[in-house]
Amino acid sequence: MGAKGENNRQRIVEAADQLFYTRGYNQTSFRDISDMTGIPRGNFYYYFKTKDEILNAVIDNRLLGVQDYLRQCDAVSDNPRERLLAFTDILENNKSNVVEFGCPLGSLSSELAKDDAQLQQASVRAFEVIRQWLKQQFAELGFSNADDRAMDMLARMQGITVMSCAFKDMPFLERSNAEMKEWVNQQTLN
Amino acid sequence: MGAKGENNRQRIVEAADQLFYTRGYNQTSFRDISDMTGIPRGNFYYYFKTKDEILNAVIDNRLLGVQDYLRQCDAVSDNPRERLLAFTDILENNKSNVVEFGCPLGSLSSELAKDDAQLQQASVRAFEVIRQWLKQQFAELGFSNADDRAMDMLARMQGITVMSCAFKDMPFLERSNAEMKEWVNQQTLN
DNA sequence: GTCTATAAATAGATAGAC
DNA sequence: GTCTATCTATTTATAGAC
Repeated sequence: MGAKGENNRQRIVEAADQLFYTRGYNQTSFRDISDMTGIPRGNFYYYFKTKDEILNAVIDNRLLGVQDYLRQCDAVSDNPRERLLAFTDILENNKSNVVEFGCPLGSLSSELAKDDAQLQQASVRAFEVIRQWLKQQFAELGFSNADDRAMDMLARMQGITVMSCAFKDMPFLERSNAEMKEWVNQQTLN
Repeated sequence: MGAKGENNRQRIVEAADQLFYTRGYNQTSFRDISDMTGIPRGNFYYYFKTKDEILNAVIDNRLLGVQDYLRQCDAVSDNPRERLLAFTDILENNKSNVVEFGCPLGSLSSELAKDDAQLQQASVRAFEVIRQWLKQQFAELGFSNADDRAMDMLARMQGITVMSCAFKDMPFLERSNAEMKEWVNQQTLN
């Protein structure tokens, strides 16, 4: 837990986070992480016993990022509908990366589904946090099926991501995201 | 093009097709394909110069499967709405594999997006065929924005797939697919 | 804590006998 | 067309000096 050590550890995690996103977990080697950080491969094993442990640290790092983003959305407004709209901005604000590499959470979950059930389960924790947050917003809007709405919204965003990435179609992403915002605005009890 | 050769070639392609789906392209080795087919690794290079060529053959094989499925949907009814409903059955009919491994086309495209732009583009050809077919159905329903509807439906199915696979949530897949069928039934010009 | 050297396993790919 | 043996490069991981 020394200061210097934590610094190097965090640099490894952040480089791995980016590489796992842009190249995929299985296609990222220790050499890649070493090249990006300048830290020799052998040193990695002082902080992580296995590559899986690096992945778990990356998953934790992404979870922190998600929680931070949700806090920013919470700070936007007292109105849950406004907070939901703020959340959807994540697609628009990252559209260039989304079209090129997909969703960091969705593509990792899809990759690990073919690899290791336990690692996939860990990677889905960030989705669970978002799902819980979305559910809270829909509940505040008065919906009794708030969890279903949360899943619907997550699925909608993942669908937009997968198809805009497959077809490299940014206009589709922009149109679909705008339509999703309309949908959010229509979420009202009659 | 000899009969025996084509037989072995097709066995390699079909084993690779299944392995690329359940383990991913990068995580499937020649040894895996050899173990599944009983054909020695060295023989692979008589039919395919590189692993990429096997992938291209798998992509072609999947495209044939898609075209065959769309022909079955065409045969269902003269009513384009009925044909669209028949198409959505693909999720329900494969729900066990979908929850475990995702969509063969979507997960491959997502994997190759991080690997090789050219291979990804090839893998998306099957999506393009489906998109064109869906567009045709919506056009017959009288929609001028038929291509947008086609993309919306593809995205919706991919979103259902990614999230039901992430959460291993078959009830969500079933509910979402039922709601998509309602949506299809509501696709009418006013 | 940091780094070099290297082990052990596996990958894709090749050469050549049959 | 089929198969065995092998090459070369790369991978995760370890040992041990500093």
